Amino acid sequence: MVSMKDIAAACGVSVATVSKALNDQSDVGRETKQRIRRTAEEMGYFPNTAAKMLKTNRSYNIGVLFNHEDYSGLTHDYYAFVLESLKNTVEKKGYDITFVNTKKRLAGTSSYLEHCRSRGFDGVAIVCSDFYSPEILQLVRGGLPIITLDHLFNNVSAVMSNNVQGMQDLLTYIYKKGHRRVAYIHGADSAVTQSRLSSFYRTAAQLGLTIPDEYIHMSPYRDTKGAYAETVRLLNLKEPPTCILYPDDFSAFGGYNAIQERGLRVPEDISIAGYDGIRLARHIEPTLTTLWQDTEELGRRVGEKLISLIEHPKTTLVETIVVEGHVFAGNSVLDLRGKK
Amino acid sequence: MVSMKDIAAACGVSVATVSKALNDQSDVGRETKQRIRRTAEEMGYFPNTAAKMLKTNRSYNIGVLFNHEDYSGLTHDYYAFVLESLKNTVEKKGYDITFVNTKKRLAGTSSYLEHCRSRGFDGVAIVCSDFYSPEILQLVRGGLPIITLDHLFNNVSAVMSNNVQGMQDLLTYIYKKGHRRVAYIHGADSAVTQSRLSSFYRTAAQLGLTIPDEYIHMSPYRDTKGAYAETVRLLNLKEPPTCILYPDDFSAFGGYNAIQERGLRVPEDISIAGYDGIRLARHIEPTLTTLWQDTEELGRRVGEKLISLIEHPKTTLVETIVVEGHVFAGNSVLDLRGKK
DNA sequence: TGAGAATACGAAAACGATTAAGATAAAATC
DNA sequence: GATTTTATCTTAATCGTTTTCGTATTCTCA
Repeated sequence: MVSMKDIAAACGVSVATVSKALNDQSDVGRETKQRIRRTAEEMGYFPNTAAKMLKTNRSYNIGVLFNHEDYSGLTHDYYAFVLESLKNTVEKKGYDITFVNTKKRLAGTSSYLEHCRSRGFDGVAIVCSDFYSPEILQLVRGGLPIITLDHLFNNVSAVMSNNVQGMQDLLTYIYKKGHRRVAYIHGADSAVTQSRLSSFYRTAAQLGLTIPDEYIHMSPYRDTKGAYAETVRLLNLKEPPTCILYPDDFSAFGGYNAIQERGLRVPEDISIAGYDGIRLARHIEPTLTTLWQDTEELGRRVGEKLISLIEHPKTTLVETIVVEGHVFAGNSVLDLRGKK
Repeated sequence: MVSMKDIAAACGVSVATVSKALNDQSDVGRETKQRIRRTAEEMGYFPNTAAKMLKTNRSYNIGVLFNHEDYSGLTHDYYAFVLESLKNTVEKKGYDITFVNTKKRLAGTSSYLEHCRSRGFDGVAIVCSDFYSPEILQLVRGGLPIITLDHLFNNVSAVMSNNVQGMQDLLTYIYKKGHRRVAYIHGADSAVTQSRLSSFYRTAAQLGLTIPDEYIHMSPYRDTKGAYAETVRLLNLKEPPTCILYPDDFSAFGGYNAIQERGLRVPEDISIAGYDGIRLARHIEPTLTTLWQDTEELGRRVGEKLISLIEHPKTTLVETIVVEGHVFAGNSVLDLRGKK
């Protein structure tokens, strides 16, 4: 590997001058600078990032925590799209992305925080993980520029999909279509679930809907079997709902199957709605009514904010960025108005 | 940041001894070693990866080339699942994964190869990219441990999904169900497409099927609109096929919509089949008959082989690893036998 | 007991860059 | 013409490790 030393020798100057020339510093002669740069080019020089990091404490590398033990990680449409957008955003600004290894500790380290500091990440995005683990808390408090997605820590910047508004919009949309008996199969407990669920209840109250307890049950995210079972249960009620909300689009398909197997049709006999807005939901008939989340903006804002925290730590304020989604009106929710 | 120097001072030994103690070398006394390690622990020491890299030329970091300009990258089920499996595999062995930035050059570098060498990646997996670009070729020839997915370079290890066998199995399965007029809407040109297409033709010939030219058309991968249009075209033929193969599962749903809008049913009126085996395809009725690709094994083999190339360069031979998929028999292909 | 081996540790160079401070010569100032 | 400025380049320290080689001490065994 050709180093600055080699270029210095070839050009008959010192290493310092080479460094300055390549970094376009002012105290190098115009002609010398050109000669050095040409030589560097000819000799196929490229910088040793490790050496540069060692001196400058900058890596232009961003750590991404993406723990998919419990969550589905990359194979989850929502997270994959957010990550894709995040990746594009930071790459355009000259940063690389490295996943924080969650399986095996980096030699000599004993936590995510140490891993990140050891690798010299300029900042860390916590995109998908168990936010309640003490190790994450330690990372968040570790002093590195940090940003989280869909979870709020005290004094840490976060990007949040507006689940409160989202659920409100979705339920209101369904209400306006004339539905009065709405069931909600919600996902497993998490900050996101809590937002949606409380928003569901609050919106229902505001709309004057009474939601019997048996209309609210839990089924894990993206679990078609669970959604299937819960749907069967709902259909067997004395007074079944006219519309069922699912934890996510994926689950909605599980419910859809249960409905079809009963010989019922969506939306003529019963309406359904998902959450997320995965691509396929728009491409399958009946297209699924769902709350589409703006994954492009979510990822972009995560990246932009994190880089801002890195590059302007003094002037960038800690804040929570809220990203709005919107109702995608498919044809899985029947318009009951005027049919009364 | 506490360094070895600090520990050395605290323990009254030299930096060299600290390094040896922490790396569990033999020429350090048992008691000294323990003392040093305890102190390191207490002081919250963790190694500086950059410094270590600089000395050892090892990063325990793997570059992944994932170019999604033209391809869909992370949002593509196939690649996302492969990457997820690759990530799990290498992480278990103590490696981190870094994406090779394809948007903006790392400072001072002028190609993927230079980027990878500058970052000190121990090896690079080319998972999703334009294999025909000269820059990729340069990377592949650059001397780093390299592995490719679904593309073959001379003298470079590769992991390939067996598209030839896959297409043969799929078509044979359909043939055995009694279908004799089979259309194939294939994806845009690539090594993968070529394998599948030639296998389709060869298998058809072996089975004695005659495939009229109008049964073979191109529609880009994962393009539901294109698949829709091609399906309409096929349905309008004087002699339409009894079964249509699509470039992938996603496209198949586009075709499905075209069929439904015509008032036809799948599979009663026309059969369809996809390729890939994405999750959702099993969860939507009619479940899609498709060739399921073993993304878990594909990713795992990519990771294992690359690490083997890194850790045992002398004894690891360059080879092409072929991973088999299998037909997932959904109910989108009608059994025509006995109906003649 | 004494020579050679084994054990435990240290000094110092090296990896490839950055950067503050100093040196030198040419140009500018009065 | 002496002095200050400016432009250009060098010296040398430093980042945090690893690793080679040297040395002093202890051990082993004839």
